[in-house]
Amino acid sequence: MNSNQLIYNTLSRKKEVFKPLHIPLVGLYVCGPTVYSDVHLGNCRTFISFDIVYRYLCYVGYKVRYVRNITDAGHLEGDRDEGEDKFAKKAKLELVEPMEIVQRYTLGFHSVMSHFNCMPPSIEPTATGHIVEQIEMTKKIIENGYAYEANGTIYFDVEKYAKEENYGVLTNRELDDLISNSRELHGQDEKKGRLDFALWIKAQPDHLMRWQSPWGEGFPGWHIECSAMSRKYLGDTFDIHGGGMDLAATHHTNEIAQSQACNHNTPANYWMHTNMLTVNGVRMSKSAGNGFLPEDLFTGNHPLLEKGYSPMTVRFFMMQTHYRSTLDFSNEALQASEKGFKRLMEAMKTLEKLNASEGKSTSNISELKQNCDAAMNDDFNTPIVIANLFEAVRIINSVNDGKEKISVEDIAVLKKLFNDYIVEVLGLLPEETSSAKNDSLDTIMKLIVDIRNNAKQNKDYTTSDKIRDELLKANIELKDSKDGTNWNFK
RNA sequence: GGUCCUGUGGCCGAGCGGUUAGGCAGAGGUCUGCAAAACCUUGUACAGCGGUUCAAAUCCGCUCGGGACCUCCA
Repeated sequence: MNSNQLIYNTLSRKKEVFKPLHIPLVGLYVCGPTVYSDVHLGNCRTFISFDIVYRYLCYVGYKVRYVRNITDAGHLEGDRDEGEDKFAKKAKLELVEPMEIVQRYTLGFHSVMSHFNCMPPSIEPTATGHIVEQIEMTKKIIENGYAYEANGTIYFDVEKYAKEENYGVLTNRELDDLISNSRELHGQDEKKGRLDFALWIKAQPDHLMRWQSPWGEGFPGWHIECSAMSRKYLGDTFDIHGGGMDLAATHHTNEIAQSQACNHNTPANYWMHTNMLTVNGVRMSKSAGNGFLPEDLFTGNHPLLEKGYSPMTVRFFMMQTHYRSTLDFSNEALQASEKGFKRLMEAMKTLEKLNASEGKSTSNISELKQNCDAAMNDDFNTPIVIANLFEAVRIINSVNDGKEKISVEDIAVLKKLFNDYIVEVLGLLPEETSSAKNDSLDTIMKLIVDIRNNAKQNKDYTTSDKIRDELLKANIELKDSKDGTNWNFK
């Protein structure tokens, strides 16, 4: 375990030394998806980013409890209290039960996460499974005087709270600015203040998802679930709370207010926010409609995509950018990553059969591992890690070409480096495009390669080239080397 | 309008006071029957204008671009 981990904290807007509350335990909460439609890539980027955080903290020896919720209740469609519940709306549209929608998209979400090789969180609580906790928290906030009831709906009193605490801590905003920038209250509005938000919402007669509460039948408000669930599983104050940047201004700001109002302490010490994903410079979002689905990306079945890219290529692509920078999707960039990733994985295979030489290595191998550690300690700088891995690739290939030397010990160091960083920390797996590669196919290919090599020896290049060209049409690539001919799927 | 982020070579993308980022593409070379792959060499980039400093892509100011949040979204 190291004590020089730096994490950029949105609260202070700078990198801070990470000091967990209860070493070696670490509590990590990440806002999960709302499961009323397919996850899109932006969501994936956030979850992949935190997958790295989780993996790395585990790698250095912390015992991490990673909680990521599933939002399957609440969330009004519009900003008006009489808006429809997202699940109910979609359900009516498709004539199915709300929980059927929830189930379908939860399964889809899990499937995508596993394609991207994201580790499942330690706990994945659902909002509907924690109605009691949300009601309890709401009650406590009312008791403490920071919320009021209006016609069966409970509102959080932001202006009262702001007199005692800094409501805009996360995004560094003044209350007056926030107020003047918010919408004016409508005449019939029940809210006292413009910034007040609902903790509990009274269900209209036709509302499908509803629960009994001290204030009548209703459903939880927009932000309370994360406060209630993080508190339940990680405690009143825990280490890291993460999510997409778009959540900071509203969702996380309100979470902090709720927790303060309930427990009188800040919920999390470190707030981490991942940046947005853009397509041709524009933010990919559900409402903008410019988001292709992970599935589209894998198949290439989308007007914006020239071809499909494998999940691991996409994961690698995302890691070449720091999580706090925006990441722009383009075919060019994706194709560059595809080639780079392939080269990295080829080197990993080469490493397995690399021959050690007498004496010392010609390159400094142990330095690479130190560089990778330092990069990850510096706010999870995966691009730097990858740059160092490519230095290792260069060395491996040079040794393989007989242009550099490597000791037995250093081969072991490199193998460990690759396993630790590529597989464990970055979560990159060799893609078995060659999963189709099986024994009988291997035998067939060996035969074909033998025939071609015979032809080559007889200088019958017409035949040998024909074999190579035709195989290439079938996406099988032959490469001649000193040690014989290798083949792989393109 | 308010709060904040950002502008790096053909493209993507690190760095954020002095030292080679890296990937992809390009050029030259080695290898090869030819390819492919691999390796070696190579490009002398930091929006513009000022300022601070022995030293600035990196700090400060201004100008001009981009973007996010302030409304559901990761």
